[in-house]
Amino acid sequence: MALPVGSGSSTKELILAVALRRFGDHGFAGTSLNDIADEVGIRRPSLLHHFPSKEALYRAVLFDSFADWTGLVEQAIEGPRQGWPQVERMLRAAFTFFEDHPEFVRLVRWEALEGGPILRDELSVLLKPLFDRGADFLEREMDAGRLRRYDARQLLLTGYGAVLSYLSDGQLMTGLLDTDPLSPEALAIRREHVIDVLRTAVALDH
Amino acid sequence: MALPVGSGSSTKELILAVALRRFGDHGFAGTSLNDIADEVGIRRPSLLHHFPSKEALYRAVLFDSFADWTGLVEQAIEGPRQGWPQVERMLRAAFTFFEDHPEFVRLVRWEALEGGPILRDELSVLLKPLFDRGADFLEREMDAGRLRRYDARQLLLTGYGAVLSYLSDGQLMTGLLDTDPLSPEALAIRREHVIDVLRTAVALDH
DNA sequence: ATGTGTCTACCGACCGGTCGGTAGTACGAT
DNA sequence: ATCGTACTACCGACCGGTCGGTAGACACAT
Repeated sequence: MALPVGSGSSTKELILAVALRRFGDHGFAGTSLNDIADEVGIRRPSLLHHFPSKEALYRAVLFDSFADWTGLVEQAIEGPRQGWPQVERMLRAAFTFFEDHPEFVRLVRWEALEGGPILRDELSVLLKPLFDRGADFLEREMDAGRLRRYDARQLLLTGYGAVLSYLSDGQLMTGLLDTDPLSPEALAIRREHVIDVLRTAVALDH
Repeated sequence: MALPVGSGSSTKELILAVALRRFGDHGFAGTSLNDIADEVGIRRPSLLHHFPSKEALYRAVLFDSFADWTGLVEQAIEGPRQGWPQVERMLRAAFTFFEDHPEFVRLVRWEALEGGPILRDELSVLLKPLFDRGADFLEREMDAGRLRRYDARQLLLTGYGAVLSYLSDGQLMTGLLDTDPLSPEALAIRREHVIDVLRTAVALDH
């Protein structure tokens, strides 16, 4: 075949890509299968041939996205462990991922708001080890006197919450800030600001 | 005329109270007029007698909530202006309001996610003066050498984003933390943590 | 006091439209 | 011939909103 097998252009993968964006933009309830099917270029029953139901499609989108996310964080966790530089490396990797995948951030926000049982009961199980590992690392660094002492879990939530908010509330910020809050430049400024604040807050020698 | 005007239990006010909670729980699209009407104890047409449309009801809910919010912030802004204590006073007032009105926080989150034109085009106009005033105050304090220098607007977004996230993503956090993240105790811990981090980050003498 | 008109608050019934999902069919490639 | 993929046609449920109508409170002229 002339078509590259791993091209990612199969109908199923196209559906997943379109669904990710639509679910991210309008949430589960706000996205209709017709919307997705139309954009893919097929009819709704054809879409339901690839995924048995709307919820099955949604779950596939959610789990795929989380696999990408946890994979990247796992990778960033590797390497020599060392005080603030290690923290900053993890933060920067996570933030960059968020910036590259804003539809993922919005998807998580929708899920959190709807109180979706999928994320709460299943995905949080996948997320918890990462969360605990991050908290354990921070606690060890604090014990070793390399970081100012805080509640490690609270500190993790603070950092991620700050950037997640910015990315999911971007359209709202447009009215408050003068520049486009979702432009690459604005996102970089945002990322560096949060890192700067956190660095200052956890530093012991300034 | 014969109706007890200030009774607070009129049907219209009851509708607004129920609608605030339903819209906060399930968003605009996820809330049906039947849901609201049933809980109020009337039929949908009767509800539409008090508000001409679903959107009109939603706007009323949104504007009422924002009036409460801006009123409280305006009030907290008053008083002698003085470095960090003044900042903390504003933060504490805002956070306490959020804790007392979690449905308001969730309403704003929904609106931000849906990219609602109401909040973006109209409410942000009401919000911007407060936002600018807060940023101006922070900048003056930084100029006077009473606070560490940051981008004032970014700093404002960071603080509010941290608490807003926590309150709107509470159900998600249940799987990550061991305790109920929305209990009064957990919220107080959260509030004090954010204030603590911000205080440390902006302090110049530690 | 009695009828008359007007107002508010509410109701059941119904409308056009959209939703997710199903059944049966057509068609090209293997 | 079979299988995978797509289609048209259809279903019941639900949506926001409109319609005509009813019950009761009130003001007022007689």
